[in-house]
Amino acid sequence: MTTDDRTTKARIRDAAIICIAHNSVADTTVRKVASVAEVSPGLVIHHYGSMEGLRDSCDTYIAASIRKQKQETIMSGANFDVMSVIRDSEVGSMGGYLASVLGDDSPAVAKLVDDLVADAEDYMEQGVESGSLVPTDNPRARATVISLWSLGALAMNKHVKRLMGVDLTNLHQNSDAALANYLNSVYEILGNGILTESVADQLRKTVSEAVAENQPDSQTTSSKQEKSSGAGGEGTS
Amino acid sequence: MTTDDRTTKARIRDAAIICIAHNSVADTTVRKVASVAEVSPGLVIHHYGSMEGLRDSCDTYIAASIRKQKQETIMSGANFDVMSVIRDSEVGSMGGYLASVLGDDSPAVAKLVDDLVADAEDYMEQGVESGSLVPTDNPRARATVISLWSLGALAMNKHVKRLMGVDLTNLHQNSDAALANYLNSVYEILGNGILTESVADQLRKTVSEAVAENQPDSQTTSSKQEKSSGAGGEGTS
DNA sequence: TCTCGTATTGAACAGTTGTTTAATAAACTA
DNA sequence: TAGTTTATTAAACAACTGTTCAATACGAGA
Repeated sequence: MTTDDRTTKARIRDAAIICIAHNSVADTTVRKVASVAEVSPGLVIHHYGSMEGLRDSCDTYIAASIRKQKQETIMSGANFDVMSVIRDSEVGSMGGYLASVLGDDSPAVAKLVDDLVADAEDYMEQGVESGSLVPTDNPRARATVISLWSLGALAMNKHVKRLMGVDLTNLHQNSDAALANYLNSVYEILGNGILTESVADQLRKTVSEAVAENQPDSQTTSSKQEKSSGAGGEGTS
Repeated sequence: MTTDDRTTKARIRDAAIICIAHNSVADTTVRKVASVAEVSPGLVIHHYGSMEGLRDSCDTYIAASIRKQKQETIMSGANFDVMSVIRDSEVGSMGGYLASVLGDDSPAVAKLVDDLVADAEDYMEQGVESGSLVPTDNPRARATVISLWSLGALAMNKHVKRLMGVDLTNLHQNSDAALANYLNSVYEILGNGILTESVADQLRKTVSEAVAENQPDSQTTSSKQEKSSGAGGEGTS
C-alpha cells in the first residue's frame, strides 16, 4: 500500500466526491464522509466550515480538474463531446460526480456546465473547419443542444446502464458489444439524423411560421403567456 | 373557486407530486406535503403507510396517467418524443415531476422509462413506415438513444432553461423566439446529423474494429457483431 | 525546554426527519 | 337509535441531521 501523501483536508474532499458519486448529494452526510475519510465528523466541519462549504470545495475542485485537463490535453475537433473529459480524467469518480450533481442547480455546477458548453462550441467550430462536422446557421444553439444531450445521458446513467448495458461513468470497463451497440447508434444519429428530408424541412417551416404568426412586428423578445398555437408542434397528425 | 371533489387521500398525493416537481425528491418531507395538502403530518402516513408508500403511489399515478393519455390520444409517428406526453398531460406538474425523478432509480420510474422507450420504438417504426423517419439497422438502440436524450434534456431542465431560455416542463409558456431557437437546432440535428459522412463512417469503422480486435478468437460471441444485412439484428434480445 | 497555534476527537446541542400513539370527530352500519 | 369503523389531529418518540464546544494531542518555533 503506497503512503497517502494527501493532506487530511484533501482526503476529506475526495471522500465527499466519492460519496456523492456513488450515492447522491442528498444522502452524503457529514458522518458518512467522515467515515470514508476515517476522521471524526467534527473535523469535516473544522476544515470546511460547513457542509455547504465542503460541497462548494468539491464543485470547485472538479471544475479546476476539468480545466487543467483541457489545458494539458490537445483536444481535437472530434472530441467536442463531454465524455472525452470523463474518460480521460485523473479523478476516478468524475463521471459519477457529474451524474449526481447535474440534477440540482448549484451555481458552481451551472458555471461548469456553461464552460463545457462554451468549450464544445469552440471544438465544434474547429470540427467544421477541419471537415469533421457539417456547418450550421446557429453554432451556439447546436453546440448547446448536443452538450445538453451528452450531459443529459450522463445524468440518466442509471437508465443507460439498465437499457443498454453501458456505464457512461466508467467507459473503460464496458463490454465491447454493449459499447459498440451504443456508439453505433449515436454515430448513426449524429451522422445521418433520423428524420427524412421532407419532414425535417416541414418541421422547421412550422416553427418559423409559428414565430412569424405570434410576432408580426420585430419588437421585444419576451412575449410570454401567449396561447400556444403551434408551440412544440412536432405533430403532423 | 370550484369545490374540490378530490378525496383527501388524492389531495395528499397531488400535493406530494407538486412538491417533488417544484422542489426535489430529497426535500419533499411529510410536513411539507401535509402543509400543501392542508392536513396533519400524521394523516399522510395514515393514508399511505409511509413516506416510501406515498412516493410509490405518486410514481404509479404518474405512470397510469401517461398510459391513459397514450391510449386516449392518437399518437402519430412523428410524436415518438416524450415531450408530447408532457405537453398534453392533464397532470400539470407531469414534466417537473419526471425531471425531478429521473435522477434516482426507483423501480417504478425504471419501469416507466422502459415503457416510454418501448413505445418510442413502436412510434418510430410507424414513422419509418410513413416515411417520416429514415430506416435503421438497429431500431431498438436508436429509439433508446433518442429517448434517453429526450428524457435527459428534461432531467437537465434547469440548465436548458438557463442556457436556452426554454422550460421543457412547461412548453406552453415559452417565448416563441427561444422555443424556435431550440427546436430549430433539434430538428437540424435530427434532420441532417452533425458529422460529415466520411467522419461518421470512420467512427463506426473504428467501433467495429475495436470489437473485432478485443474478441479475435471467440466464435460464439463474435456473432453478436453488428451486421447491417441480417433481419432485425439484435433487436429481439 | 516551554509555548502556541493547529489538528483532532468525543460528547453534547438544537433542529428536522419519518413514524407512532392516544384521543377525538365524523361517517357509515345495523 | 346505538355501535363500529374510518378520518383526523396534536403530541410525543427515536433516529438522524449539521454544527458547536471543551478537551486533548501534535508539531513547529522560541
